[in-house]
Amino acid sequence: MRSIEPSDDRTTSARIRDAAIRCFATDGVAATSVRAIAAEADVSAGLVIHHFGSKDQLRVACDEHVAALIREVKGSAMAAGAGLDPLASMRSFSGGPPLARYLAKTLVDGSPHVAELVDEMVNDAVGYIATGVEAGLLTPSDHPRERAAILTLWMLGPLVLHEHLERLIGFDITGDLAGDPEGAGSAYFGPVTEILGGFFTDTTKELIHEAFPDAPKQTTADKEELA
Amino acid sequence: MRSIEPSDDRTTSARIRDAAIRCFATDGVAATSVRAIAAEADVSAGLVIHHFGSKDQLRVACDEHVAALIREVKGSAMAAGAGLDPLASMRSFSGGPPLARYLAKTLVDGSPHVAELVDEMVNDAVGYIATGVEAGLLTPSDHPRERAAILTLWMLGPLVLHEHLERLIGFDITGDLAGDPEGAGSAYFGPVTEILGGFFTDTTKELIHEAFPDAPKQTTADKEELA
DNA sequence: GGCTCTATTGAACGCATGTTCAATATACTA
DNA sequence: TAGTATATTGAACATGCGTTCAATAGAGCC
Repeated sequence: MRSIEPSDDRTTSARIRDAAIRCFATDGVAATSVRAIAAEADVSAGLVIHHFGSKDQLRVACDEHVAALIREVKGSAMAAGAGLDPLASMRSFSGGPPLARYLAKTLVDGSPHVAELVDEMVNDAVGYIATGVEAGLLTPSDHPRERAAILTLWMLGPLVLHEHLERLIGFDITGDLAGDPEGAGSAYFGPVTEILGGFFTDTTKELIHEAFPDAPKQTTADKEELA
Repeated sequence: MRSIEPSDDRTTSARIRDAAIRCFATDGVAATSVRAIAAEADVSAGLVIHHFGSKDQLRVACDEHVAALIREVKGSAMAAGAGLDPLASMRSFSGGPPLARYLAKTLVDGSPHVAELVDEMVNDAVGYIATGVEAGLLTPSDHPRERAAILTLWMLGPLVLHEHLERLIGFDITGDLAGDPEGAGSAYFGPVTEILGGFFTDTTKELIHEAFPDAPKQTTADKEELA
């Protein structure tokens, strides 16, 4: 069950934890048995419990480890100016743990560690977007936090729904971008960029403004004085 | 376990199916036991199997019923011109089955019926958006199908991640909009509208166009001649 | 009333699960 | 080298699961 491992210098509990992360990322937490994790790590089921106490505690350890890894890659990605795609840095790179797939499976079953991670992503997005607005690259908003939250969920949603995304436009958002067939990635990022450039026309925005006069008007004509 | 039911004229298998839909919508399919469904329907576990053969077949029956209901409400919503928010018509209305929550739980576990439903939503979106583009309300696109797919997933993503959405901006996207506390709904729909109005400024779009010269330019200045 | 078919129950079965535990091997310590 | 602590195993346990099945109740038909 294990992949080839020439001179694995990880400690046994680290190997078990990594095996669990792989299993959870593939099948989900609930559908993964302790015995399956044990088999993936080439140990007995009892040893898994011996090291982590229970499946629940092992899951917590996995959550924390994945969160730590993501914070790590996020740090270097921010330094490199990755910015608006929080997934960019955590896509499966060969050899490393499948961070994106793990997130895809665990975003929906209410782990507090994952929730914390999402909150951090939103905070990061708020900062990034504020910078972009000041630089005149992004439109300003009256509800920056809410807008950042929605944009973050719009990046995470297709990750959770990656099966549908792949069926619909043939792009595997969880995978390595290097191994991406020609054009599949741009079939996703292209339209995303297009939509973020503007989906409603000014006509529509005028109509919306008339329908909801309390909301501040924001057509392209107003952008400069608003910014 | 059952809610009050003055003169329930549904057939027994319909009651079981509705109970199952409620359980699946609340706890997810895997975490719901046949015995729990039986208790919710006030029957024995054996009877559930007697009527549906197996839990799997019951799940299929639920998928099909929910899909049929959604197609039904979608039809009337389209007549009323609901348009771009495919969730609008399927939010929990008091008494009816929790369609939105059911979808939220089942969108992630690969049911072919749900996949079919998503495909239909994308098709509907393609049509709607094309109409909007012709009317000058929406910007044109070189990849209308992909754009429609992404927009659909952007509407469904927050549904699947409704727990995070609620924690982040205090809006329950699965619930009845009538019972919505003041402003929570607009904390979601407001920024969504804002983003769809345009997140990148023209400066950014110019920069993107310079970076990817093969992609057609599309700033506000070009909209009219493009349309 | 008797007959037949369906509806319904509750107990039982087999199985997979998470966990426990005694037994054994291994590694460190003095 | 003896002793202790840790690592590891495999069998066992209790529980909950989906499902089966014989038994009973009830409804419709002749």
